[in-house]
This record gives sequence, C-alpha cells and structure tokens, in this order.
Amino acid sequence: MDFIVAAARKAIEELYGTQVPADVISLQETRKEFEGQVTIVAFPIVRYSKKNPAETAEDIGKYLQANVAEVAAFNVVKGFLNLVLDQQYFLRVFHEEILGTGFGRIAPNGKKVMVEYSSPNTNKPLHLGHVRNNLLGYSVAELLKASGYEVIKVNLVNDRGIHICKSMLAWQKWGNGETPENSGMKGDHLVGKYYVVFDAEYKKEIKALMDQGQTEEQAKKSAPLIVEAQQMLQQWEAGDAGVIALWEKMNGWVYEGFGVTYANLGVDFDRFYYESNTYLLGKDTVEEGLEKGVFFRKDDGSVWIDLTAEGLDEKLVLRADGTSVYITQDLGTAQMKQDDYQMDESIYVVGNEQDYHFKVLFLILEKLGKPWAKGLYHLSYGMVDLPSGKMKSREGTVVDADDLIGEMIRTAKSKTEELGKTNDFPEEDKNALYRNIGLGALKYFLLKVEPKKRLLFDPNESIDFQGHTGPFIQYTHARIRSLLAKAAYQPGGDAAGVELSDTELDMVMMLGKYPAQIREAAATHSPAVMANYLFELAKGFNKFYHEIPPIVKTEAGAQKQFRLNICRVTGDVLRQGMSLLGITVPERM
RNA sequence: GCCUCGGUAGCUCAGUUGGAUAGAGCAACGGUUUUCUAAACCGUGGGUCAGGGGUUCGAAUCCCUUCCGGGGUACCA
Repeated sequence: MDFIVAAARKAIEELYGTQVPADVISLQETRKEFEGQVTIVAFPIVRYSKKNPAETAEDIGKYLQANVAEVAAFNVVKGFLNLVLDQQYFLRVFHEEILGTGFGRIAPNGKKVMVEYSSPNTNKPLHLGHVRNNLLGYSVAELLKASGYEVIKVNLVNDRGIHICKSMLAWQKWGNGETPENSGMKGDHLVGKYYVVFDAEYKKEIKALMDQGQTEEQAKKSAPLIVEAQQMLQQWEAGDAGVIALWEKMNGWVYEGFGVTYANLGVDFDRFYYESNTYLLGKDTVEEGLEKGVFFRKDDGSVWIDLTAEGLDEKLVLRADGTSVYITQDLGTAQMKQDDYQMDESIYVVGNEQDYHFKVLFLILEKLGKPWAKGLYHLSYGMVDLPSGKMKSREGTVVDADDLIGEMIRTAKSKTEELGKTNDFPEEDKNALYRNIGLGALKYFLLKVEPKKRLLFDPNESIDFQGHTGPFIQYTHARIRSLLAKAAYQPGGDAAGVELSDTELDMVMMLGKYPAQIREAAATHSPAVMANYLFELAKGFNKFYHEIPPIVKTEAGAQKQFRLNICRVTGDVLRQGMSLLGITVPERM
C-alpha cells in the first residue's frame, strides 16, 4: 500500500504546494461498516491544507480518484477518507504475489541469532511453566528462521548444584536401588520423586531441631541432611569418583526422561551447554572488568559493580572466597557462546522473575565494552498460574508436563470419537490424529497469549477444542484439504473473468498480510501475533466457505478456479503458519 | 520502601508508531444440515477499557497520580 502513501503526498504537494513527511499519511484498514478498503485520516493533514478535515479529505479523494488507476471511488466520513480500490488491483496482487510459489518465504538476511530456551534443572520433571518456555522458545526460533535469520537453538542445562545433590542423597539413603528399568518410572520422574523425599525428610529434621529449642534459621542450617548434601556438593566439585558416578547415572535417567518430553512437545536443539562445564567460567571476565575499572574490589576480597548511576544497586560479581555467583557464570557463558558462534543477536527465553538479573547482565557486558552486548535480548514471559495461585512443587500443585500431554491426547480422543467422523481411520492414523489435536489445543492455548502476560490455567476446566483454539484452525485446514481433493484441484488460473464478492475480497486482503505477520511476530518475539492472525484467517475462511455455493458442484470456469486457489493458499498459509507455532495440521479430522 | 510488569464483557484473551460507534472466543439465549466435514456458520444480550487528573481536533493507547495483583530487590540459581 506504499503507492497510496506516495500518491497522497503527491496530492498534497500539488493541491497545497507543500511537501509533507510520510508519517503524515496515516493509513488504516477501512472499518467494516464503511465502504472501501483503505482509509486516510485527514486530521494530521489539515495543518498543511489549511482547510477543515472534510474538505481536505474531499480534495485528496478527488485527486486520487483522478490520478491513481487503482482508486476506483472514495467517500468521506467525519474526516476519514475511505478509498475504494479497484477489484483488478486485488486480483493482480492475488495472482502475481499470493499465488506465487515464493509467497510467505522471506529471503535470508545474513544475520545469525541464538535462541536459548528450556534450560531445565535436572532434579525434577518438567511442568507447565517449562512447557510455556519450550513452546515459546521453539516458536520464536521458527519465526526468526522464517523471517530470514540463521538460527541456533541452544539449551543450557543446569545439571549441577545443591538441588541435584539433594535428589542424589535421598536416592542413596532411601532408594533401595530403584531405577527407571526396575520401577518402570520415567527417569526424570524417578529423580524428582527423591527430590521430594529429601524435602520431606529435611522438614522432619528441622521440626525435630526446633522442638529441641533451635530457631528455624538455625535448624535449617544445621539439619544433618542439608549438611550432608552440602558435603556431597563439595565432593562433586572435588571430583570424587563415587559422587560423580552417581551424578552421571541419575542425570542420565533425567536426560532420557526429558528426551521423551521434548519429543512429545516437538522441540529440538542444535546445541546443549551444561552448567557443569560453565560454572567456573566468568572469572576471566571479572579480571577484565577489574582491569578496565568497571568492577572494584572490597576489603574482604569480594568484587562488585556499582550500578547506582543507572538506578540499580551495587551488585556482587565474585564472592569474597573467590567463587562464582550466578551472574559470574552468565558473564562467562555469554562470552563463550559468542566465541562459539559469533551471532548478531542472542535471545534468552527466561521467566520474568529474572528480569532484574538480565538487566544487570546486559548492562555489565555493555560497560565491559562488548560490541555484541547490544544484540542481547531477554524474552521475558509471565508465570503460568493456577486459580489457587502459583504452582509449588512442594505443595504438589504443579501441573506435570507429561501428565498434561497425556490428558490432552485422551481428551482429543474422546472428543473425536464423540463426533464419530474418523471411524474409518486405521488405528495408527487415529492415534496420530489424537496426538495432533491434543497437542494442537495445548500449544495454541499457551501461545495465543502475549508472552509477557501471566497465564491462567485451570486444571479443572479442560482446554477448549472449539472457538479460538488450535483444533479450530486444524479443522479449517482439514476441511480445505478435503475440498481440494474432492474438486481434483489443479493449480493455474488468472484474473480474467473473476468477480470479487465481499468475502472473497476479505480473503485476498487477509492472505496478503501473511508475510508482514511473520515479520512482525519475529521482530516482536511474539508467537501470539501469528496465532491471532491464523485464527482471523481461519474464521474468515469458514465464513467464505459458508457463503459461497459449494465449489465442488460449481461448473468449471474462472470463478471456480479462483475460489479453489483461495482455498489452496489459505490451507498452505494455515499449515505453514501453524508450523511456525510448532503445531502440525491434519489432512482429515 | 525502592524497581519492574500487569489490570479491557461473567470467564479467557485481542486491540498501544494516538483515530471513526472498543473486538473475538467461551458461557447464556435463538436460528442454520435433501449443499464441498455442524470441532462450522448466522443472530441476540453483555463494557466505569481499575479510579482520578493532564496533553490533544481525537486517549484503552502518551504523561502524572492513587488503588489492586504478580515478580524482583541474597556472597541462591
């Protein structure tokens, strides 16, 4: 629509003798209740026209109608100039751009971006919060790929630390040699079970100590279990062969379990980093900062950065005993990732409880003069809450990822069977379909909400399969595929002899937006943008489908071919767009 | 306390480079199947865009302020 802006500026120049910047021409889609497709707002122009908005709009409308071939007519309503574009214009756009093979494919931009997501702890299974993280990370990576980036998906696994030692210790004490094999329990769940056991036993000890007169704080520090876990962590850091072997064994179980969950979610990674390899990094960076005078050392030997000038606090970057803290590691890891890949941008998909951490991290890297620091971005997303509030593993209120996936598939199965449309499917296809629909519903549910907003999940209310949902879009796609098959669709056709009805025009306009939607979703790191667009498109298609006479039974000709082309492109855009959300669409359902 | 992110229909959410009478889905009610899949379509009702002030021709959108909610503010990660 750039040509409208250009023409309007020319109109103003010729009518009023003054040049105006492009942003004076405010273009918007014409609201449904008025005639036309594009609207120019007259108010910003009045200071150049020196006339009232209605007269200004009238002037420009007349000029455009006379001088721009595509402008067939216009009307003015309260200072809004609504332009009616020629049908031929839309038909040309449809046949030359939308119908082309490259539609929706954006050329490589030569830039490399890293997306770090998932990044789980290895002491317990994944829950709904992780699911949101994984789906967001995967989708953002796909969106960036589609908008021209080279993408590296990275998972930074937190595989060491006190929490893992807790599981290890509890298993050692009370596990009786239980393994995933002999118990039939998924590895990550098994390890998680002992994490819970640890916590329960630890609490008992605390209570006992408090009964003996200790304060809660003392008790928490002196309970034998926590002391033992800390010793275990020290042994781990010292490279104790027995502890390392146990650690490797139990982490192995967890990775096997995570692998299954990742496969079910359909997410993947190009590279895994492990904190056991990175937790010592960052000390060089601290040295560098001291040399550059960005950091300073206190009398006790601890190293700090003063960010009060930026409205933040003083922040510790190295402990007095010379060991790393979280941010030390992250400074080092950021440098390592940069050295490994030399990417232009780097996105961290991490919950909003770490907003402050990343603000500080990026600021420090900038102060250290890292040229790549400006390419860092924290994709911060809101927590997934239950009606009762936050999910808490200790109170057993977490929604387990594997359970949820299983439940979604079962629900999809029962809903599908209720409808009875797939009774003739082979068993294998049925199961694939249930999985398709169940996961489609779950993924869409999580991705349609703007990332930074918190998300409410009610375990007692199953996720919908009707209305603004994944299955709605999947259904629309299946319907299109079925129709095309019945009509024995063949590509081809041109604008000659085609008349556009209102819904057909709507479809052409909506389809035309697809590339811009990819760009916007990628630029704003928001799968929700794509999700909402696809819903609008599917809704528009269903309306179109109901309004026009049955295509299959229509007599062959330009109009029929045009409608089939609309069906085909809509199906393709739905399929491609959903794949950018990590959702697959079925051929039948 | 300070920092930060939210608050839009009964519920879940769209809508912010400032534009027309604020939109969907669910739920409720009514209609559509001798027509290509009714997981669909059409219609009805439903709003103090948290409150107040300001800027503007025009504010859900920008500024100030109050209230409510989340998160952060560790020599934890």
